[in-house]
Amino acid sequence: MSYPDKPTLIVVTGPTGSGKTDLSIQLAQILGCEILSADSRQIYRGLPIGTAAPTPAQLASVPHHFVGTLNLDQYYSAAQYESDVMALLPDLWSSNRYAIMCGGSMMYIDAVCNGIDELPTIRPDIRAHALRLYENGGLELLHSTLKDLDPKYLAKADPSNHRRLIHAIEITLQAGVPYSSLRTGERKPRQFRTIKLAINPPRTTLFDRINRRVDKMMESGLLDEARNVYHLRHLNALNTVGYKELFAYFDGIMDLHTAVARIGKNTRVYAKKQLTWMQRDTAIHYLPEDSRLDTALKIIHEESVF
RNA sequence: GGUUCCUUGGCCGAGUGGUUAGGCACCGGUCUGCAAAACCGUUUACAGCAGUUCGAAUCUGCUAGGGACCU
Repeated sequence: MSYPDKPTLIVVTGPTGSGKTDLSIQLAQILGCEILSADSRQIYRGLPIGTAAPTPAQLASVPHHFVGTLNLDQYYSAAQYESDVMALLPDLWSSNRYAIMCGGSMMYIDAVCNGIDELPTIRPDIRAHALRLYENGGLELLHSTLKDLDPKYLAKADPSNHRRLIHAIEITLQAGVPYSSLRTGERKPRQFRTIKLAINPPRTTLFDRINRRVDKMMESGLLDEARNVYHLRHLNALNTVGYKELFAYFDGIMDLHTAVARIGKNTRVYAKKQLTWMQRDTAIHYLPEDSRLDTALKIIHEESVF
């Protein structure tokens, strides 16, 4: 039995600065399909330069989704992304068997490809309470709190990662049952085919590109872009490479030269983290540097047969 | 020419006789709800040579490089 028209999600990923955007647009034009951005920061409005979002010309050349659609103060998450994408895909597939998901937010991609457990939305007061535990009692208090609320999670949690410990506490308080009992880790069945492609340039090439891209961003007006959102700097959406460093400059903590160098450094660190995440995914096809597009098309055709 | 100070790992930086300083980077890793977040692991030293000492990054001498002051 074959499904020649089985809906197919083509994932184009890779570390920041690897050229995902260009490749996905080329593919979309050839396949006549649309692009879903999988980028936790490009999805916000007002950050086009620092997040290297697709340019207006690129956006005009192929319909994009999830680029610049959120206000900076809007809460968003991988789970929300999953449900938004799942709601949109049938639409896209009604006119084309393909859709391209392009981005480097690996958890967002996994949430769509594998599914993510349903968790309750946290009430603000509960969130504030959990945060206060950490502020007042540090990791120790988080540990002792979790020992009562969810010892099972505590046993396998990263004991130094306050973010995740706080999260376990707030989920447990909100849900009334231990966080660990809600984490099934099960893959949700998907009715579509997934083809994962990744760009992985040699490390030195990538780091070079990143360094140059930072300079280009500065020439393109990143400083003004950052200044425009400076008043919102406390928002998580702005706990972002390219902005937090310039905020430090605005605050007089470091000079501009240092801030720009820091952006490059942090971008390289981010790229490495993405690579580490990618490495775990055995379903990814890596595209050779000299024939990205051709190889991508070849893989898409081969994988689309069954 | 004279006096004097300095020289620690890729970078910053503590340590003045006997424990791993530490930070950042690099390299590696974690990851089911803020993920461009948060967190973890590992590696690289004491400018060179000769001495003193049971033992020297730490004391002495010489050499090299750098700074300050004096003539």
